[in-house]
Amino acid sequence: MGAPKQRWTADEEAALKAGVAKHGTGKWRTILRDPEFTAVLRLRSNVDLKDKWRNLSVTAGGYGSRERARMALKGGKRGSMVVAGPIDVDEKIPDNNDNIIIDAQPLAVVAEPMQLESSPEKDKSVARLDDLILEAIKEIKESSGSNKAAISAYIEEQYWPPNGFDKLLLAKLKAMVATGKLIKVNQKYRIAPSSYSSGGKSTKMYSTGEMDIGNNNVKQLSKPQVDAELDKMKSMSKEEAAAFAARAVAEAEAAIAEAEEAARAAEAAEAEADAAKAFLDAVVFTMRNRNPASAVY
DNA sequence: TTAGGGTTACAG
DNA sequence: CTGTAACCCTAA
Repeated sequence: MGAPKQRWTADEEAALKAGVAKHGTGKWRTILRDPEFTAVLRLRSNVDLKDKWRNLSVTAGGYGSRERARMALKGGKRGSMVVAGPIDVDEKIPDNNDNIIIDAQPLAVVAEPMQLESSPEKDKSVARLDDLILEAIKEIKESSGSNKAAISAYIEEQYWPPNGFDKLLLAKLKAMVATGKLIKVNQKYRIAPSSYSSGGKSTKMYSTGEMDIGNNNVKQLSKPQVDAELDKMKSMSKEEAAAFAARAVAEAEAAIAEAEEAARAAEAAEAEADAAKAFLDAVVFTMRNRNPASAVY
């Protein structure tokens, strides 16, 4: 691989990527000015950020304009050079048990359907987190419903609970009650009659080896910010994915809480919440079974 | 200030 | 020598 002049540290890369995720591609001056990243990137210029991002994009398989130029220059012709691999990033680790390492691939998979502009589908069954809650309630099998603590405990058993998951869960529960997916009786939540056939097909969300979230289409997004985030995910490696995911959890949590607070009166904020929620779902699934302690960076 | 072409430094 | 990553230059 490459040769170092003033090689970028992992911190710098992470900061750059987080910055791009935050402010969008380009906006390097903004990223550099961000008090969150200016500490790490203090020694880098906006041009450095741009160049680094270009290099990352090229190596990540996402064809930058750079590689095209280079290929054209060389007249690149090789028997089995680069196949048009959509995303590569990482390859699966054949660990049969759950690996500690974050796999960026599923996130990228989720990203694909999102970027399709021409997708008039109004997939209303958006959140897998919703399904998670429904599943929890179903599994607990309390006749009168389950309270938040029980639901939370169930989920925490099998999934990695992000920071402030309680707050998120509470917001989610409230939203589901508001939308009629759940019925709240006193302190307990019950599945609404029209929601799920409480017994039918099992929601097979947690497969141990390979995640099959690929066939779960997530709602399409429109915000360029999210677009940038997803774009960034493609060129992310494990450690960076972990760092970004931890950050994303906090962001998504805030966005969801805020949006759903407003959703009680207005429905306009729902789209905003869906974007963050879908993204968070991917993160949660990816970081499932991860130790909370080591998850925060 | 940014995007892109071009150049230099280094690893294999 | 070739490929790659950091660095440099310039147009828009």
